[in-house]
Amino acid sequence: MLNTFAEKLSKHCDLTARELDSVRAVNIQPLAIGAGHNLALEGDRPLRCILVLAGLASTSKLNRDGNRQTAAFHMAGDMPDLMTLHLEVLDSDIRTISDCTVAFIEHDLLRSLCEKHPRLAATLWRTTLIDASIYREWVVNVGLRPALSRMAHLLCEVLCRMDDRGLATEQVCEFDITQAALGDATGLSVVHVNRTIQTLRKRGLVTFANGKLSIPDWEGLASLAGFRPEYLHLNREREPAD
Amino acid sequence: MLNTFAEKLSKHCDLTARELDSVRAVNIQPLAIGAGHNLALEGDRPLRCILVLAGLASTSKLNRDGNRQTAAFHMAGDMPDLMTLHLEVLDSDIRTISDCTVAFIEHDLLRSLCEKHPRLAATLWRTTLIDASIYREWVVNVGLRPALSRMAHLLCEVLCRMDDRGLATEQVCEFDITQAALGDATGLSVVHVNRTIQTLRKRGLVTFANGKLSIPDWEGLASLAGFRPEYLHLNREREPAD
DNA sequence: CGCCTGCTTGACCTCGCTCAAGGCCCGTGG
DNA sequence: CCACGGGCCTTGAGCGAGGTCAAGCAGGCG
Repeated sequence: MLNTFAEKLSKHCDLTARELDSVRAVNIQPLAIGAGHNLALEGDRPLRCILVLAGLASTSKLNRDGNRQTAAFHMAGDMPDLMTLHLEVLDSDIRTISDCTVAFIEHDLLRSLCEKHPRLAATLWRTTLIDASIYREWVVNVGLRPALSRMAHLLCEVLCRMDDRGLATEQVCEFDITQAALGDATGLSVVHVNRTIQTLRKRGLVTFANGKLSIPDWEGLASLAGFRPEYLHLNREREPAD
Repeated sequence: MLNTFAEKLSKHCDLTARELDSVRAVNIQPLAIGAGHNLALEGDRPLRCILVLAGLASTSKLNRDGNRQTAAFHMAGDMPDLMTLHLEVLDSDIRTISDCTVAFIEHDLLRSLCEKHPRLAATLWRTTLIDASIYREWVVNVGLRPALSRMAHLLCEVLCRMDDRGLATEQVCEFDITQAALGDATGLSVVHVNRTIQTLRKRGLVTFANGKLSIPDWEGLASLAGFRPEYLHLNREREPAD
């Protein structure tokens, strides 16, 4: 688990031995945080970045009238507020969805790593560009797709990304989330999330209970969702193993 | 107009004389392109980046069934596909909305600028982070806000960004867009876009005709929209002059 | 045991979509 | 000069996806 940072980076480009050493040398203090806690809040001016080591976190915003919209999920290896390296003020809340283990990396440290190793800086830049690509797809998801495909698309993305991180096996992955939180991510009401998931279940496309997501009919779900994984910019356009 | 690139960058950080010279030296060939044309398509592997010099462009995706969802607008000074510098395959369409003037800057050139001037690289990185922040807000916009506030929010953002670029005066700016394109950006049908805008007009919040957007009651519109400009990460949190 | 959180179900309602038609403006060609 | 056609905007009528409200249920924990 301690190597997640180095592992993630090396996924995105072939780091040299020197670069790898520099990254591995980063001192990481794992910290356990329960579900539903804030890791950072809109308006904060962080001096360090969050690195998710385990569990599920989210980027979201709260409305005047108390409604929340989630814009992204974060899993092991993600740095949800890496943008604060260059944007002083955080514009969203970063929250845990399930129980999480996280670590903090000081901006100063990241900046000096970036200076010393330009290719590493480019790699970090690239990860933020992939995040942006995912945001774009989420705009499409909530703007264009009806509830059923929307939920299907979300689940496809989750399994695909988990699989890429080695967090999925045989179309199954940990996905410990309440239906209310799924509502925040899809822009649907809890009631409708419930009915939507039931429909997906009845059609034999997903099973989803006890914090485990399973997609027995990947083709069916992906086709219903109109899911095309290119926007995830995974190195190999691998679909979850079958 | 030829200086737009340098101007944009210098907005984001104080470039040194040497850096400014390097950027100014970039050879830019302005190119006029009519409204509704593709500048780049999903799946492309561009070797150069687009720089918008004038007009309005968009990032959008097309559905299986021919519906389009726009995820961002781009105005003079923006580089809509800067992400292709680090992401090989383009994941969205880049299109002109109004008549545009654009230029192309080779990846090679940008990369060598970034190598020579790390602070310039950081500045470009920062602009992509702001784009990402805007995508996040758009997820909130289409996911959470009802039609009227949604449209209001979009118009607030446009005027605010235009103003930041010096493209607005007295709550008025060029915004040459069809109601159909507004529908693509908001996830609303053309018919409902029309009714929504009429309501905004009747309430005296906006006037919007002949490609000109005017917001006579900024406070009213911003409050209806729940618009808070922090997510735009403008240097000075200036609101359109009053 | 009782409460709290999260899931489920039913009934009703409404915001925004679809379909359809008409109007306005402008460019093109007879 | 007028006729025609094509974008684009506008308006009306009807409908449906998804929201709200309300109640009940199941499991975990103090």
